[in-house]
Amino acid sequence: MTVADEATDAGQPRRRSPSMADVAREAGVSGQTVSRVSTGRPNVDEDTRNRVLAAMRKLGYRPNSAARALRSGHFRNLGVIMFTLSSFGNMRTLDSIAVAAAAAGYSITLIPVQHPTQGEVTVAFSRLSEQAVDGVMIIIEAHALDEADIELPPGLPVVVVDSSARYQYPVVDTDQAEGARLATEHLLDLGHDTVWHISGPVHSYSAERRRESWAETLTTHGRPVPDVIVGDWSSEAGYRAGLELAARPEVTAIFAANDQMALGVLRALHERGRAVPADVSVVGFDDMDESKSFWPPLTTVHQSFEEVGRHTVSQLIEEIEGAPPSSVSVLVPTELVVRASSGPAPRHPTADA
Amino acid sequence: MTVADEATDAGQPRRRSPSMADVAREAGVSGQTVSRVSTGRPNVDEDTRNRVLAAMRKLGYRPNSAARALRSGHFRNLGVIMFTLSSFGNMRTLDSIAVAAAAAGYSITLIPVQHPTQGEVTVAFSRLSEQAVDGVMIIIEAHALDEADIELPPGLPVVVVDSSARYQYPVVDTDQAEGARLATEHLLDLGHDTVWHISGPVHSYSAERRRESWAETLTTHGRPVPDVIVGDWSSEAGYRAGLELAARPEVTAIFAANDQMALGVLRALHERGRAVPADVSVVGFDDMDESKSFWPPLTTVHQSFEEVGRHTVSQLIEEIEGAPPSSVSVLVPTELVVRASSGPAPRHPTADA
DNA sequence: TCGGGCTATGTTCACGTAAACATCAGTCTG
DNA sequence: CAGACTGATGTTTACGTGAACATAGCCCGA
Repeated sequence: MTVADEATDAGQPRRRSPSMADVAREAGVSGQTVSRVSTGRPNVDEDTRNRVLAAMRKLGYRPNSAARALRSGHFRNLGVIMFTLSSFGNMRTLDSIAVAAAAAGYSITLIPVQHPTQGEVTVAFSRLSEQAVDGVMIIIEAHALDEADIELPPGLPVVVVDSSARYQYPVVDTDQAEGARLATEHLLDLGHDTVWHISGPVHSYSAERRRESWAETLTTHGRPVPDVIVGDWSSEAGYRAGLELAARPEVTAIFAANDQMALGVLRALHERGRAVPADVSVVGFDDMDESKSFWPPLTTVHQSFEEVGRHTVSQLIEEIEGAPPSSVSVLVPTELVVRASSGPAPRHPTADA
Repeated sequence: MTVADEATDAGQPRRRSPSMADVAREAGVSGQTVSRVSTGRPNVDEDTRNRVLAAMRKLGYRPNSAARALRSGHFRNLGVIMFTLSSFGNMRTLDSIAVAAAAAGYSITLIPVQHPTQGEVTVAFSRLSEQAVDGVMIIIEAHALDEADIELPPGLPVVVVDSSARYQYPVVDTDQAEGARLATEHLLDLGHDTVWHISGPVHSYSAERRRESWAETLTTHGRPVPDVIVGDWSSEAGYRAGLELAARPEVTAIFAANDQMALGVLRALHERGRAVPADVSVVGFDDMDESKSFWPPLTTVHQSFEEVGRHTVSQLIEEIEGAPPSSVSVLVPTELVVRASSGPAPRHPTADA
């Protein structure tokens, strides 16, 4: 009844999927003409093209991508090496990468690395060697890998996302420093004497840059730089840090290096009965969807993962399709989103009245 | 200085990456022997194997996956068609799929579909046709697609995740009904007269099953079934629903269909001054990492995305590697995680004293 | 009217791999 | 000690495609 049935009524059950030759026979043309139609090349008569298309539909022809790749030397496929897919930012970035790649006619192959140890990374890269990719994006935050000899197959275009600029490859990243400065200055503008910081893990380059920029901003404004509390991006770590800070009455402003830790801080402050923002102001970083529904809604630094993904893909494809390997790095701007978790500094701590 | 340099000192700059033939020449064996070493086949002398391996290293040989796929007919690559990558559950599932696939020696190709409209889906599937995949996983929640003629290339193994069982393919899913029952009964056990429900969007099959199971549980226990408030999984929707419910004093127990909506509910209850859990108990679904840091920490239904991903991959690979296409569906159990957002029903609403 | 150039189409071939088959030297068994 | 078997290796070939080249019909201007 279906078209497929008609195709198989020839007798012998055809197991293999139809090839160009089958279509050519069906349409009464040469294989080359089928190829031309299939790849959308010009110089094919309108009639012939239609006849070929009809034959393709009838036989259910679909081009064999392996043969095509073997012949043409490229796969229209991009690899993504990523650590901890389960992080909010990485996922959003991956999403926009996938969409941008699809729009450009490329597909995405995921190469997960569970632990950013040298061994695992090497394995991932060697697996990559057998992968059918035209280029690779590396989403990596551990700068422990800087010193490691990340040895990618020579000639394979690479773009690094959100990481150290110390690589030999082009880098696309959010402007971490700007974001941290915006957050810190926002709190200073509200009259707080200084700002406490809960940072991401030590091995994270993003965390490092947010921390440095926070400290620098305080120094620029002539404020004391409190000791950093080091977290690991998780809300649990934020909670622990929050408990610590809640116990100290001089703390009136906290800048958490991401929203999840900010969430933990909020919980700790609630538990200890310190009002937000009346007693303590909290600012996060990321602007994840949920932040606006935190209690109270979180003031945070919005970063556009979409734009990072878009830039990454376009940069990579540009390089793949012949542009000279530009070492230009893209820095995506951030934006402060003020909500209810930050407010004027309380009167008392100034304590000079 | 490096090995690569030695390989190119022959004179002519070799642009193409080395093939089996190059390795064979270097090692003084036939191409077939190189192939045997490369694919780990037996019947190769230890000496010969080492010689070939050395030649491979020296030349920097890496097998051409396109040629390999063309010859062998399979790609060791699985496609994942997914809608809204940006959803918490989908991402976690994808993560575990990627890890499980990597462990089995398969890679993952992402085929994103931005909007689950028929048109977009058709496009995704036709793009898939040109994709080099041995099988496909579909992570889909819109059962609007049930009626649509999802026409996948015939003979391509498929496993559907987290969706309607009305498909002709094997399905792996969380036991949504059990989870909703656990949540509802937990609240009833705490003495609440009934449980209000904020569901996911109407087109979502998961949402539908949670809603049905919630209603059924209430009925089984002889409780009235309140009107459902329909959300869209977002914390914003939860907030709006929460405002609505906070205004009604008879509401003492709320079961939100996911944690994000539960977060919005908590915010609304805080804003309206209804204490959690003293006045109102809230239970979510998903057990995302942040739930434990909500204020108060959220009682929720834990679902194991990891296990869903693992089962999906193993089921698919089984089918690819020759097992008869089993229509067996896997149902992954859930678990109630009791935290601080649920507690005994307040005295007054019983109002019969 | 003729040839140059253009368009539509066909023919040949190579891409790199692995399956199928062929060969050859040992090794074991009766 | 012959014949059968085993293990190591080589030879041939086809997988499906698209580039390069070849051919043939046609239009146009001199």
